[in-house]
Amino acid sequence: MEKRDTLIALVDCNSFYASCEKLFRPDLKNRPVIVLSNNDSCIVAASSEAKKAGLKRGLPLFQQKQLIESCGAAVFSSNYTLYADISRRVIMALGELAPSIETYSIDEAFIEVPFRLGADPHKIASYGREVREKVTRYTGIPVSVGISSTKTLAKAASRLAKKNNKGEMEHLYIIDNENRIPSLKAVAVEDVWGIGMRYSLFLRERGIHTAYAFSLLDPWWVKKKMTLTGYRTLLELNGEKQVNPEDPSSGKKAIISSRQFGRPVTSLEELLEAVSDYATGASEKLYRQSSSAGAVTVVLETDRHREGEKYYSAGRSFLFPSPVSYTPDIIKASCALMKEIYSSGYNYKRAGVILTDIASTDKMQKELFEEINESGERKKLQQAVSEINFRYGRNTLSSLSRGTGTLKWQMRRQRLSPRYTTDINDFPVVSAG
DNA sequence: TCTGGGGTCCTAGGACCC
DNA sequence: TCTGGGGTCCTAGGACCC
Repeated sequence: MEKRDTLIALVDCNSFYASCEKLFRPDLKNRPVIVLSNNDSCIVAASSEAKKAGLKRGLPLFQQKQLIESCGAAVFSSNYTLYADISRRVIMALGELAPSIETYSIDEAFIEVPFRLGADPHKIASYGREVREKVTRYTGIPVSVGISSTKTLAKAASRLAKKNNKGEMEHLYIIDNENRIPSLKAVAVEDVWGIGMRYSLFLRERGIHTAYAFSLLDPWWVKKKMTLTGYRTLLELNGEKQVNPEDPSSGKKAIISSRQFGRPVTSLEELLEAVSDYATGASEKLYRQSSSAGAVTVVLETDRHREGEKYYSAGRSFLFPSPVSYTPDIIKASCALMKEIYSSGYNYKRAGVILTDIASTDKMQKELFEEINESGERKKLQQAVSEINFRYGRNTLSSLSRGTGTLKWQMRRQRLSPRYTTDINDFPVVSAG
């Protein structure tokens, strides 16, 4: 058996959100399907039929009304509860196929190709097919598989895999030493993982149009112009591993809760309601990962796309004397920050709460002179509220500062699909006989 | 009318210290 | 008149990802 380094496969769900919606709606099988961002404002996922019709990720909904109608696309608001559940099933299916998995995002995972396959291209290709077929069989979600020696090359391979839509190599692509150069010539520089819009414009201005041309640049020049990140990308394209696997035990370093409002908001009262709501959401996330936050930041901005109106954006942070996880503390600090950055006379479009300096609560230092009793009571209350909200739905119990009336600023989600898999009231009903 | 939300990493530059 | 330099820590902002 020929010796080789570990090979990495990137498994990428095709049009993930759209595929999830199709899963429970067989009538949509060959129809264009699109999924919208929060507030139903722009397209975040499009099925292959929708892409063919010209509907792309990132386009604002209001500009696509005609096209949507003419191609008969089904339109959904995003249903993250559903997608998160399907994602978990995909990861479980991969668990049976790979020695190690790194979940990269809701719809992608890097897996290690089993070492026993050696370097035999036929065996590796047949493993790729097995992964693709099993995931689809277990979950109903179609995936693409890209295999190579580094993560950046595996990403490039998966991009090429999406273009293969026939035969044995359907939705599968392997980059090895033999085909690396022609493969990278077929990948546009802006499609390289780690090279975004700014840098691809910069590179194209200098005559660099493909991943291959980029891979030939002087690494030190790239480091100077594109920071360490660009340098690592270059080395990865040349087959040198630079991007290390994440430590799976580490939790999030920041928790962000922010949203655009359903309509412009001007009053401080409504902003305080919104910020309390976001602070509650962020605190619950913090609680679920058993962590505490050392600081909270509140941000506020007007609509940057609105012509003829002055753009205003502000943010301010508060460092807690010692890390906190107690929701009311976080709400209180967030509201105080909002009062500081609020300026009247603007139409606000968005606000957010960001928790940072996050550390595991068990390892946390006890605050000096902390009153143990009070801390115990607080902990019990927090736990009870969190459990009730988990069981009976978000906001069953919540802080009064969130407001109890109709929350007029809340985002629009008018085309939400049912929670097929996570809410018993929404389970699909099957009749027999 | 109408352009998402949630993350990570890197760097420059200021503050502060000796 | 002369007006250091190196180290560390922190933060804001930029770039990227899905």
